Amino acid sequence: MSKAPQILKLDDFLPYRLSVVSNLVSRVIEETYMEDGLKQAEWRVLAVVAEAPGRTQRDVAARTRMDKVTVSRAVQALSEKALVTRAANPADGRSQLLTLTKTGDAMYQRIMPAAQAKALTIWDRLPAGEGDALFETLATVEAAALAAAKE
Amino acid sequence: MSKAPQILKLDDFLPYRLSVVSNLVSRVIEETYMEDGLKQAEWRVLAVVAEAPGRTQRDVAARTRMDKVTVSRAVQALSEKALVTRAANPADGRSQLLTLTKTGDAMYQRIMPAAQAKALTIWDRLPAGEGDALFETLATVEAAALAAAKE
DNA sequence: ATGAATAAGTTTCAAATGTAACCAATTTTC
DNA sequence: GAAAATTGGTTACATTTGAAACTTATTCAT
Repeated sequence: MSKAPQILKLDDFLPYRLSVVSNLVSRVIEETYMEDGLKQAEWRVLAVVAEAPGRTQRDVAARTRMDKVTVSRAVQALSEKALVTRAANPADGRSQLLTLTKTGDAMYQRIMPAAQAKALTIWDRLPAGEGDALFETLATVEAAALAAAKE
Repeated sequence: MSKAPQILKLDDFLPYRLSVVSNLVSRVIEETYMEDGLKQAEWRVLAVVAEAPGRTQRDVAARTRMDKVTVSRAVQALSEKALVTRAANPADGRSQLLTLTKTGDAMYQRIMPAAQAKALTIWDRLPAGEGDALFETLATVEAAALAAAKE
């Protein structure tokens, strides 16, 4: 005999709960890079390029699941702020290879630890192991959602 | 000499992972109510009012953590579509008591199970118990974030 | 090779969102 | 019990967002 409540409450609705908690956590941590005049999208591009310089916008979009328009605009903004540079891509004339400038890298080196520290103020309030478990579950859910999407 | 990656990768960054997975899951399930011409905010208001009729917009906003402007607009839309009604609040002349119309309730009764079914296509791909664990962890993270926010 | 189809990135436009200013009703305070 | 402060809700505005159209470069088929 399994539980079978016909109508769930909103609180038991997966996408709702994910969204609420995600927004909340974002808001707490955003201030870290907002102070430096970075928007969320810009911050993500910065981080991904820092991770692996030489990526194209296409790569960044795929990696972060951001829209390509969003990425385009973020790169433009970062470029204007002289935080990333775009070099011609010898392999493909349509795209450019992204790298951080010295300033960009410095900013990344400064912000990421700060954001991390802020994230830790949440992390530290979780029971031992729960944080790690969450990451694993999120990965599983991600895979499950991807599979469910294409069915 | 142990590896010491002072700088985390974006994938290990809690708000980022939450946001990516949350958006993904939302997108998969949204179509359920999008087909009925409901936006996310409207859908949430509908669900919360269905849960407990007689709530005010203030209540709904608090309950869902939505912005009060968002709630205001959603209620307006739902009201125009004749899915909710606003009755005068005897206790406070500024606010109104929200209830579902017959049509609104019918829509809720139809959509919620459908959305749930869609959510199940994800749920069913998770290892046993993992889904429940996720909900618990989300609650914990929520509390932790709230605590961290006001420190 | 050469034209058709596809892909990277940008631009445009319309819709969605949030912030701040605002109005009206309520509560507080003296 | 009136003025001040607060609160529920709406409006206006500025920003953000994504979808679709567009441009240029690349790949595919023949």
